[in-house]
Amino acid sequence: MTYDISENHKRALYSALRKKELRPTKQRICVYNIIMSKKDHPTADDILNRVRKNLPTISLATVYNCLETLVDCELVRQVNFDRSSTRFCPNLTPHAHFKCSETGNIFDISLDEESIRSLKAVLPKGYKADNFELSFAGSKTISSN
Amino acid sequence: MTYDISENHKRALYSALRKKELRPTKQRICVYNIIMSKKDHPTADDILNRVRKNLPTISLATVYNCLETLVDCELVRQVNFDRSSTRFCPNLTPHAHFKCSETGNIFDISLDEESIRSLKAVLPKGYKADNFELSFAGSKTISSN
DNA sequence: ATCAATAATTAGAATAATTCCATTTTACTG
DNA sequence: CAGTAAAATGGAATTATTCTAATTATTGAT
Ligand SMILES: [Mn+2]
Ligand SMILES: [Mn+2]
Ligand SMILES: [Zn+2]
Ligand SMILES: [Zn+2]
Repeated sequence: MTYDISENHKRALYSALRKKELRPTKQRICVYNIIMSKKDHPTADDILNRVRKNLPTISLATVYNCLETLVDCELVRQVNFDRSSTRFCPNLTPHAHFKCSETGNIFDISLDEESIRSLKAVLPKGYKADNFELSFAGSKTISSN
Repeated sequence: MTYDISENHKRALYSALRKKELRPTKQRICVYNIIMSKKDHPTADDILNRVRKNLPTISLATVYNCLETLVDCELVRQVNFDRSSTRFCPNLTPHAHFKCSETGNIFDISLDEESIRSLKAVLPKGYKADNFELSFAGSKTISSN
């Protein structure tokens, strides 16, 4: 029983856009598909280059616009490491990030329920967090994907 | 029994600089004192304005240079929230940050040994972290400092 | 299918934080 | 007090991102 995962993505995109009365333009669709089709953490510029394979005339401003829309619709996450350019992440589950100082590669670190609970438990009374970011920097010895 | 805390700071600064064969210039001393004397999270520009009360002719480039030196010497910490300008933190103990979405204020969240241990435990085998950053964004109901 | 209204895209200018560069000043050593 | 190396300085350059004004696309209604 095989099913088209990108059909699901398409549905998610259209319904999220419709909820905010935003239009499913070919630029938004393409930017979203590009992000979902490779599970890494591209910058706006990376995304521009990938999208241009399909839409050769798309502008950088549009890529930024699309990304802002997708983040607002909670279809992709935004990740920042220090002052380097913003990266975008297709993984919507709560997770941490690990940046390898040697290669610059960014890895998702999955968090189980228990970890998430203990993370949130560090907040004293009176602090209500809408979101958190946990990131590590270091070196990765065992190589994978 | 009262003692001059800034005497301790002075010693820390001089010894850290000497260790790297760097000179204790009046600019470095002043930037360091400014950061230590108010336990908040100023930007380079905030620091420029504060330091200019004492050194009216210091340049922004020098403030950036001093801050880089102080961070390298591990005398102050650097904190980034999204894409906004880098902030500097006098608190060297491992701690998290909370940014109030309403006021923009940044608060230190202290972490006990147990929390630090469970934070680091989220890393799978093969990942060696040199440092971590944990930050929350949200609203703070009870006001303090 | 056509139209008008509105939203989105586009190219390029503007902005903001930070870094770079060439020159001048300062700190340390003998 | 030199002489030398390091640091400070002002301004230009860089980089990521946002803004702007003009063009084009999408939508919903005829
Ligand atoms: Mn990789
Ligand atoms: Mn405050
Ligand atoms: Zn991720
Ligand atoms: Zn802090």
